[in-house]
Amino acid sequence: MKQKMIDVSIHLFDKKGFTETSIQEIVDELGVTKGTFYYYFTNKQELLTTIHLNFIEFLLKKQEEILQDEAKDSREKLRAMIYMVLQSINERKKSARIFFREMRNLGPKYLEQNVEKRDQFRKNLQQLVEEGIHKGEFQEDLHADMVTRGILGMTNWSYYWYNPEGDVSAEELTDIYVEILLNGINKSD
Amino acid sequence: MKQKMIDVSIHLFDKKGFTETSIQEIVDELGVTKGTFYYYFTNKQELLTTIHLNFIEFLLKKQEEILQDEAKDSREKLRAMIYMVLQSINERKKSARIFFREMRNLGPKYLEQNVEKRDQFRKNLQQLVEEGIHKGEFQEDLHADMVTRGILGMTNWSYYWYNPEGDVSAEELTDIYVEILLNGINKSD
Amino acid sequence: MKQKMIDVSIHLFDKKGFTETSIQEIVDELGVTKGTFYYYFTNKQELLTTIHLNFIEFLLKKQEEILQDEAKDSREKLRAMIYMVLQSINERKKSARIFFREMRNLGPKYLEQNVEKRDQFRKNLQQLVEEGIHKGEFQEDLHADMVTRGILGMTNWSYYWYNPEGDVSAEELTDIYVEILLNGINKSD
Amino acid sequence: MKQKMIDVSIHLFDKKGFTETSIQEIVDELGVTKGTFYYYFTNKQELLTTIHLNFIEFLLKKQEEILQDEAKDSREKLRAMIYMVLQSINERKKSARIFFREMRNLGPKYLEQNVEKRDQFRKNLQQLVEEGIHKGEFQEDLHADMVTRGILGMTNWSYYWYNPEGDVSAEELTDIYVEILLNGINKSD
DNA sequence: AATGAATGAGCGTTCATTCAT
DNA sequence: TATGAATGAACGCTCATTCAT
Repeated sequence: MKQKMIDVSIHLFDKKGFTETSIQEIVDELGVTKGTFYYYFTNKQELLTTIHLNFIEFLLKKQEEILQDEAKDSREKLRAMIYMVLQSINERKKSARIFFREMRNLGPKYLEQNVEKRDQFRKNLQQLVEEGIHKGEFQEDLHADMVTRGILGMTNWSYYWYNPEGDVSAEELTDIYVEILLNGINKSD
Repeated sequence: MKQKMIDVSIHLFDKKGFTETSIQEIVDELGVTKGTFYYYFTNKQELLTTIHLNFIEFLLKKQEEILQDEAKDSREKLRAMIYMVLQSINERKKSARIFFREMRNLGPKYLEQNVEKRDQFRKNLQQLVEEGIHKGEFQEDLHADMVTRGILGMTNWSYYWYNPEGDVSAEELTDIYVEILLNGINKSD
Repeated sequence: MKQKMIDVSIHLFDKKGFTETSIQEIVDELGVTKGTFYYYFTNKQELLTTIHLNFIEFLLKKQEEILQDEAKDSREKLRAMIYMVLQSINERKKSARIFFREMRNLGPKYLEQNVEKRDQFRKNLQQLVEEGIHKGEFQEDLHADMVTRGILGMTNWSYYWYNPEGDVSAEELTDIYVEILLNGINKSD
Repeated sequence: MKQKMIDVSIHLFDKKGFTETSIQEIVDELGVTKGTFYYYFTNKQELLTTIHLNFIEFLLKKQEEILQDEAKDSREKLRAMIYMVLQSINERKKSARIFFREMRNLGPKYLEQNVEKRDQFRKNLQQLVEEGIHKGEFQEDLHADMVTRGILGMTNWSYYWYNPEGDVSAEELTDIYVEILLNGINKSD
């Protein structure tokens, strides 16, 4: 029942927003009463926190796997990571949208925990960029921090518009983004 | 008074969120009563819509100016546009954040109007990319739509994190992003 | 409307208890809605506080009048004060009962304010007892503090049981209590 | 387990009030679940009733012992009774406070039973007063009912303020109250 | 141009109680 | 003996909105 509640909440929070979704609506969807909700969660924020943590921890785990793959060089790791983010945002689209939109409603205590993990994710990517620079795979004079922000902007923003049922698959989008990031769009003269 | 109301609303909607800000709080800030609010706006959504339209129309106007500058080639126009977006998001940070976050609360009628202008903005950028391709400034085989999405992701995402008081100025960030977009981060062999 | 709300609340809080009385019940009695209640009071506790302060301030004012009456000696002042308390508890029986019973529900901030005034009332009485001792009207070796507590116990307790429609009027009860306090019930040998 | 429940309830009802204490809090304190509570009590009111009856029956038993002590005259019995009440209120302070404060929440059925015993206690004291009058120990013209009320006010009120850790022991307070009641505070001329 | 009083619907939350196991 | 899941009714409170003045 707890998992069911999480599932329908993800659906509703995505569709209507956290504040705009009432607990009544959540329990109605499951044919139970509000009391039942409070048997499983201490309050509405705890539910949101659960959704947030599930998502960021999933991302961090996937990221870890890529970083520890010794068979890949930095470029391949970057590609893998971009693909992973696009893929994850897409597979768990609703969670992703909640993750990016509903941070304010977490409440100070949970927020801190959450921000820490977000930062961890970004810093892991940044470290990969720096590694690539050191190893001579990427240009030397890059501003690793800003490059990382740029990459994350590109990929994260996909939560806003990307529809994998459209013309472009996640793989193709990965190719396009990786190509831009590595080689740019300039016509070399 | 109407403008004052818009101004404090921008401040509050940014700080607390649209739904989380009550009309009481808005009018308290101005030392008037709720009735006064309803003298100037038919409802809360109309106020939000006003804020949204102000922002997107400002962006569209700026964009227009760049597009019509015949002295610039496509690369220069792209640079100008990236700079303009970063700059605008930064100068009107609060409006920008409301613009990106509080779309859901516009209500179907206003939403449509708004989406149209957003799309217009994106399509204008896409047209610029396509122009660059045709003119041989950008590579031929680019997926203009996805490239545009990538550029917007990079730039728009800055509303999420960018702090111009930090190490990197808007000009520098523009340089970094333009460099990535045009030439990539790859170390050319 | 605010005064009306206070009035029916006094009635209901006395009859059912503070916690046991809902705001719905209060407003139903007046044919208005809950919103109206919150137009006049910031919360339920504020209403209770108002009732408490009204009562204790009324008592303090009456007490002051007696203390400043220079025509009376200590015995007469004591009699006057006992009569005043019995009279007040009786006239404002409902407020009195709320005052004695519903202290716990005041909330820390309001409680402090309230306790201060209660203490003031008691200390004023104690001072009268001490004065009587100094002036040779009361016995020398009295424990003024405990005597004061005893007097207040006698009189305040009347909120618990006294019914002026019964055999004994407030004046008669005053006589009885004063007689006990001054001369005791002992049969002098 | 049942007795444990009564004990923690006395503690909590005293600290927070009957209505303000939830059954959840009671069972949490014991590490059991709410179901367990309902195995031992049919409802919350029954628990309160148990506490009330325990206390008043304890008082009645003590009172009985005093009344049947043929070695004491009326004055001595009165002293013994005052001491017993002060002592009992003090030793069982929490129960006493619940007893005096939480009568309203007993529910009509239990209330009646309770009031009967309270009345019995008062009438027993009144009878003692009357006896003292008949035997010539107390003055003839006393209003026995009101005198009894006064005595009970003095002693019962101690639940409200008396702290035996302070300057005055229960024995001393008894002496003070008995002295007032028997001989008054007047300076005999 | 602005106020002040009031509404009405809804919300998050609490809690005594039930009952199958 | 005790648990764990669930109910259902109520509660304090908020808030966008209305409207006579």
